[in-house]
Amino acid sequence: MKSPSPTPNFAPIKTQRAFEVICEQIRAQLASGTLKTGDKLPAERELAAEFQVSRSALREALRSLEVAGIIRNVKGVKGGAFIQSAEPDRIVQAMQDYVHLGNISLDELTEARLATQDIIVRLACARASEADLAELEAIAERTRQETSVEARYECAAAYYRVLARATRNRMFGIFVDSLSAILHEFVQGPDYETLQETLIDSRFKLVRHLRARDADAAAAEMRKHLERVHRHVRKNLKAQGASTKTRKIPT
Amino acid sequence: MKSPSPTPNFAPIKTQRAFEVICEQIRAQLASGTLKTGDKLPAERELAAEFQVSRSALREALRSLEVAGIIRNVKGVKGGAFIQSAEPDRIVQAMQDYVHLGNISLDELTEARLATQDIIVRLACARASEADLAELEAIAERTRQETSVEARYECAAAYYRVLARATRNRMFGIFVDSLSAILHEFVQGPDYETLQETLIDSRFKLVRHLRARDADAAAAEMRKHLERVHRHVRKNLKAQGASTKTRKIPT
DNA sequence: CTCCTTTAATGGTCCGACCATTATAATATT
DNA sequence: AATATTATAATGGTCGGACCATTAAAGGAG
Repeated sequence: MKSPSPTPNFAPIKTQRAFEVICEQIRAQLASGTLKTGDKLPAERELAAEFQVSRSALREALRSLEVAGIIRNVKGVKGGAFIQSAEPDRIVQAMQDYVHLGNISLDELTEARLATQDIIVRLACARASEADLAELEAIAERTRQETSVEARYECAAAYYRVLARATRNRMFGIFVDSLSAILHEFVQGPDYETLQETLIDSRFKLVRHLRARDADAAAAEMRKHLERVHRHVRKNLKAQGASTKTRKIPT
Repeated sequence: MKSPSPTPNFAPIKTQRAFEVICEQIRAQLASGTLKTGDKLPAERELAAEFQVSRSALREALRSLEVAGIIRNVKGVKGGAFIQSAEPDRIVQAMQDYVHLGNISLDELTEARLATQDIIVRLACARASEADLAELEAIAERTRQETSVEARYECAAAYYRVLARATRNRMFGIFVDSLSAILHEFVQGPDYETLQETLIDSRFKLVRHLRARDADAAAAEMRKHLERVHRHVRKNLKAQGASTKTRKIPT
């Protein structure tokens, strides 16, 4: 055995690649406020010269920033890379990737959803405006008229997004979007049609509780709803067994 | 005025770029289970030939997947693109970017943190093993011995990560990591040293409540802690005023 | 003045080359 | 024979130049 290294606490040598350095510099300018939403970066060929790297390396950096949702690339003259305004889509995507790669179980998802929705309902109960409530009702009404499963899902997503917005806290919107996007891949199944009617009823009930500012009743209604969905998904997962689509989330 | 378009519900024309198509195909194979953690993609030159695109386009796709945390690129012979195991880092990064770009206020952050930590404490109170509690104590103890601000922050992050892990729900770990990473940029300030002692005491108290399985007391202790930090950050933000660093988060 | 054409800037893609790193095979050394 | 050294080849990282598609603005025709 060799002698152990005397001081094992060296700084980790990290071969920084060109695109990483570029990304860091741009991110730093973003965090410091030098760059802000709406700003336009120089053209690729120009930026490459400025950073003294090839256009390929610069493009990989820009591509990274784009998929991170930080910039938006637009073609044509007067095109270029524009600093994006904040969109939570990337967070949702990242969470979806994490679940696809990882080991989050359906039970964990549901528990997290129960917890966050409980908070959301209670906050919304305290803060929702009459306009919010009316919008919720309108969406629930529209859900009844939609026929396709996909359209109904869109309505459901809109409903919960408005509900989250009523908390006046954008963080909850992100949580909700992430969790429901992940669960969306699993809500289809044989009895989904019949379940839908129950779900829509539940949404009307929830609005009534919110309007009465009865937080406990609203939270209870939400809880019943989520547990219904959970049972539905769980049943379908068991029924379909080893389908490639469902194996991804262990129950 | 021209006649309005008769059917405004056309499908949005979206010029799909090569790298996007590649990303989608690989993500699809991931979701369907064809690709899974540890798998190795063919070499770049080979993959490019298979997709019938240039190496540059393929590399932009791989770069996107890498920054999304889906693959890891390793150099040298026997190198290549390996499907990564799930790491929540990317979600944290995405949330950080969102805050930097966006309009999340400190109050919103704190509220979300209060809500999630309340859940976490209560779940941990019910589920934490003696090993978890001992680890929490050990970390709190170690924090006292550390001197640098950065090392103490690392301890604090470790403490809350272990606490989240004690819920046996990985989702909460993600939430906590994201929120605390964002807040970390703002915890420095003149009185941080003196505050630290109080914070460490609070962590010991919290463990005692958890060991006694007193969820309400534990949640209350956590709440006091978070409010302390919130007041501290808020005060420093006001004191420093229009610093470029602090202007990013409206209070 | 309006409409059409041309033009130039810009991102998207492709190609071919070379460099740096790395695991393996071949060779030299003891 | 065992070990250390060196050569080799595969692979990702970078480079530079070229061409295409798109787009806004300038220029020209009526």
